[in-house]
This record gives sequence, C-alpha cells and structure tokens, in this order.
Amino acid sequence: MPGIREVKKRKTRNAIMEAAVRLFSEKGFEKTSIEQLARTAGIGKGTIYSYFQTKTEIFHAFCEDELDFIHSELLSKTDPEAALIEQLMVLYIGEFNLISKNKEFGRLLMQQMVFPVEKDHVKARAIDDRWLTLVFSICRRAQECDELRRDLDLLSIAGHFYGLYIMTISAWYSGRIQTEDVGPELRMLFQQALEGLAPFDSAKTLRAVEVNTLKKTGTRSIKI
Amino acid sequence: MPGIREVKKRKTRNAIMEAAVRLFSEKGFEKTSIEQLARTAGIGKGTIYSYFQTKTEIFHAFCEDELDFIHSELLSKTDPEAALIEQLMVLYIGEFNLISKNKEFGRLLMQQMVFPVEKDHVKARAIDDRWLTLVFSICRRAQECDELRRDLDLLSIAGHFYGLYIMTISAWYSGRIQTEDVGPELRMLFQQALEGLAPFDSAKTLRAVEVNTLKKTGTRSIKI
DNA sequence: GGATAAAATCGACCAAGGTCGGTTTTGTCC
DNA sequence: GGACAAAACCGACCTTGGTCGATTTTATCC
Repeated sequence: MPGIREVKKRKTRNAIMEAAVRLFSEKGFEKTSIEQLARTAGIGKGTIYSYFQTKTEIFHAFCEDELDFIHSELLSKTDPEAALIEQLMVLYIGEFNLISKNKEFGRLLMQQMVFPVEKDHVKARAIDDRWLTLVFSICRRAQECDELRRDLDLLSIAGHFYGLYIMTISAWYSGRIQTEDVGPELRMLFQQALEGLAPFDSAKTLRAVEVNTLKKTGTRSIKI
Repeated sequence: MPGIREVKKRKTRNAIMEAAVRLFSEKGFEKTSIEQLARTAGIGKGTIYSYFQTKTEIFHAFCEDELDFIHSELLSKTDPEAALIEQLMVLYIGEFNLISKNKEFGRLLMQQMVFPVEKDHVKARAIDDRWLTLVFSICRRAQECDELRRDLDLLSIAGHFYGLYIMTISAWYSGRIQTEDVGPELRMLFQQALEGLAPFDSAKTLRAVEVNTLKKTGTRSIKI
C-alpha cells in the first residue's frame, strides 16, 4: 500500500496538472506564470520544479492528456472499411481541429513536437510514436487492400502523410491558406502523393479513370 | 542625400547586426543576452528595441542574411541540366548543412519559419517565398522536361518536397535518423513522391525499369 | 517516543527579455 | 545662432522562468 508520501505526491502532481489545464485553457500557455500556477495549485513556486523541470515540460504533460483524449476519440471515429484517404482525413483533421481551436496553444505544440529541444526529444518521440502506431495500423490495412504499395515500409509511407500534414499546418500558420481550406488542401495533397508527382504516360489514363471512380463512388480506389 | 540622422541610424543598425552575427555564431542565440548584444554594438540596451521589437526579430534579420548567402551559393551550385531530384538534393542538403552546423540555431530557425507567431508570419513568409521561387524555377523546368506532371500546380509540387524536407528534419531533431542518413533518406522520399505511394499494377514494371535506368545512368529519368 | 536520515516544500534570489520616462542629439524655422 | 519639435538614445525598473539553501514533513531504527 502507498505511504503518506506517495499519496501526497500524487495529489500535488494532480493539483499542478489541474491548475495547468484550467489556466492554460483559460489564458494560454505564455500568459500563465509559474507563480500563478503554483498559487492556483496551492503550493510554492519552487515545488513545481521538483515535479517538472521546465515550464515546457508541464506543457508536454498537458499535451499528452489532450492528445490521449483526441486519439482515443479519433480511433473510435475511423471506419476501418473506409478508403485510406478518408481514414487519414479523419485523423489529421481531427488533430487540426484541436489545434485550430486554440491557435497559440497549437503553435507551441507543433513547435515542440516537430522540432523538440534535445532535452525534450525523448518525450516528444513517445507522443509521436503513439500517433505513428495509429497511422501504421491504417496504412498496413491499406497495403493489404492494395491501396498502398507493399514495397515501401510503413515508416516511409507514414512519413509522406505526416510531412504533408506538417507542411499544410505550416502554410496555415503562415497565413497562406485559410482555416476552411486546410481540409480540401490536405485531401488533394494526399491524393497527389498516392498518384505520384511524375507523369506516367500510358498509365496516366488508367489512373485518371480510377481517380474519377473514387471521387464519384467514394469507395476504395485502386483495385484490381 | 542622407542626413546625419539617417547615416547614424544605418550605422547603428549595422553595428547591431554585426554584433548579432558574431555573438550568435560564437555562443548561439539563447546564450547571447540583449545586454551583451548592446554592449558589443556599443549602444544602450533600450536602443536595440527601437530597431527590433523582440529578440526573435533580430534572429530573423540574422537568418535572412544567412539564407541570402546560402541561397545565392546554392543557386550557383545547381546544374539546370541535372535531373530534378539531383537539383532538389543540392538545395535541401545545402540548407540542411547550414542547420546541422549549428543544431540549436537551426532548431530555432525551423521553429520560427515553419510555425511562426502571428507577429512574425509576414516576415517568415517573405523569407519562405524567396526559397519557393528557387524551387519553382527548378520544378517548372522539370515539368517542361516531363519529369513532373503538368496538371499539378507548382505550389502543390513544391509543397510535397518541402513537406518531406521538414518531416526529415523533424525526424533528425527527434533523434529518429542520424546526420549522415538525412541525405539518403530524403532522396528516397523524393523518389517515392515522384513514383507515388499507390500501386499501379501493370504500369509498375515499366516504372521500375525507368527507376533502374535513372540509378545506373544518373541522367534524367522519365522520358518519352 | 526520541534521534536521525531522506524526501518534499518553500520563497528569497538571480538572470534576462522587455518597458518607460527622462535625456541627448538632430533638423528646422526665425 | 537661438528656440523648439522630433527622433534617437539610455539605463533603471518590471516581470517571469528558473535556482538554491534553509526549513518542514515523513519514514526508519533503536
């Protein structure tokens, strides 16, 4: 059984996290000072630093909670029978919704996740890996259905989609594309990634037909 | 003709930038304090803030200089006769070399360029656009040589390559891939982006031949 | 229960980014 | 050249993230 020490420790950590969720959601990450956070949690400022090494680390814990929630929610939303691109869109647009809901929070999240500092990169990878697992399972299934080439490893494939996602989000943050265009834009890019950027001459007509079929019927695309 | 005021203003700004280049290169961005910067430039701390609004903004100006240099250097290095993928590699690996030379500096650069704060996003786009222009000219040429589909707009195409680049850099910062693997990895991803992620049945064998040809001869790939 | 070691907590303190009101320099008009 | 307005400049000051040694609380051993 846990001693008084353990219980208290758990309780204090929870208090910090609860304060963080409230204050970060209320006033954003940067506008929330450690002092406030400590006061809200009912502890001293220094104590926070025996639970988290940096303010950023608190943010990470906060993100982990948020992403846990969104991931489990998205998982239940995806239909494993749907076309690959549809499943990907559910995932990525789901995450984008989280980000666009609080732009500043999302920016911090992306900055830290995509380009983590040395100190945080293990943590960032852990979060990332859970996301990858999700994408992997979808892509593996798509490979089995012949929607994806089998000669590419899953990491590469996931990389392509992830790269397009990051790039699109980047374009959004740079003001290049509007919020309502993120979805369509991403879908188009995914489609192009599947088709390939190089021309393929005779195969072109064939593929064009397939793409049209996909668009009209909404069912799985390339099939023998 | 410029009055004393203008001249002095120019001189002061230059002094700041020179100090920034020296100190940032010497000890990195974060380890350089505004105070030091001011002292080195031979001015007061407050004065800096009448030239730049934030420390980050000084960093941006610094980046612009660095990127200007690297861009012009890269432009002279690319061979317009070489295969698309080779030209892209020169560009992206060139930029990666700049980044990997000072990892922390590069991280800041990427964070600010890819996910800029509202305040900076105009500046970030300006820098970005110059880069895009470079990629555009290469891709346009590739379209004319039938290395790239003509039915895709240049922005989309550049987006694909840029996304893969960001993603690879991200993987590097997360410790997923080593410095020496960045080049090969990126090349592979570019190749896959050209080929497409979806299987294409009969066309597959044809393309495989073309790819092999490319690898062996090193010349332009798909051609009628 | 008293002594002692270890863990947890605290807030004064430090460093650094950024602000602000006062001061100096420059340009202009008479 | 003197008076005055505007721009440029400065550094004391404020805020806040993070540190550190002192203090309190908890666990253990006799």
